Amino acid sequence: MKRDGKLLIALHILAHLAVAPVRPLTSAALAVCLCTNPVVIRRALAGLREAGIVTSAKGHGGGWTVARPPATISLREVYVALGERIDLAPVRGSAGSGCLIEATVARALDGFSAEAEALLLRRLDTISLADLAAGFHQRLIEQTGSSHVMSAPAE
Amino acid sequence: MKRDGKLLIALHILAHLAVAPVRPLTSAALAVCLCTNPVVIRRALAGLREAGIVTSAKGHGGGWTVARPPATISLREVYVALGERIDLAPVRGSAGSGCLIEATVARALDGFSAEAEALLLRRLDTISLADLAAGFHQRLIEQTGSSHVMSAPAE
DNA sequence: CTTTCATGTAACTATCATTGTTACATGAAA
DNA sequence: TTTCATGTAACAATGATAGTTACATGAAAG
Repeated sequence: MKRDGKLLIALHILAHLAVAPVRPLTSAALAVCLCTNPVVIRRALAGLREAGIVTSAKGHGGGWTVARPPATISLREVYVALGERIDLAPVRGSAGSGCLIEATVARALDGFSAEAEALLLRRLDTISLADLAAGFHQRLIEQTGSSHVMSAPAE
Repeated sequence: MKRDGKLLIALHILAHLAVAPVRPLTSAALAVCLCTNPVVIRRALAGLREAGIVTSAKGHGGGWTVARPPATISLREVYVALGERIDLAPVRGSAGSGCLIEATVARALDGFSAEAEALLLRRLDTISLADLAAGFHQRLIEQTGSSHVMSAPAE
């Protein structure tokens, strides 16, 4: 089961950086880990660098490092930095159909999307990059009282 | 702002069907409403027909009708019938990278996705097609105590 | 029974986003 | 000065979705 998604890729890289030795990891080395291309790594990390989550250095001994202690970086921060969204009714063009029914449905779906995303953000906020690198099961059990994240929370 | 998404399209169609007169609506007529093609309409409704949400009839006077009273059809049912998913770490191939870190991250993201989707399903369950067709603001106010669905719920 | 209407479906094209690749410029350390 | 590694642009490859055309199927109207 090969997997995808910007967030998965970014967190995968960050987890490698978090457990890495002092030396920075190069895009080429990370590309091997992720079975992909160095340019893909750089593209994935560009936004995270602007957000102050990772730093990069050129030349000999250069590469990528986490900009702060992994315990101070939440998954929420990464999610936001990537610009990910839950959106059940995404905007597609600037045309505007003008249909009132469509607008009504879209507004409702936007609301539900926002609610679902708010919950997601709260969950992501409880997990740090350090938790992720450590396996983070303890943290999950603390938070939800269950090792199964699948269980629906009491809202 | 032209909008997209299977769920939006399906609900838009269903709302038109819910407010339609007794006569079935043809794919061609619906295509005009949605600024699209009759075949797109048929494709969008095929899954809903199998799920028993709409029925179709051929020939003269044929077209699409809701299979049950709109008040008995929840948005959740539509969402499920369409096979929509919130998935932060979708499966892409059968290769399997074998990286333990990736698997750990993916499992966590799956859990969060499932939680967010569970919340979404609970919300969709409270809205019926009839609510949608009527404007459904009253129903929303009843449920959440606010006319702004954007507000984060007390979990 | 033939015509007309409308769905059902396959096949193909177009469009768009993502990914992979190549190439080259920039900057830092050896 | 050479080598390493990022930064970025440009382009091809891939995959998903949407749009289109064409034709078969079935039902009602005449």
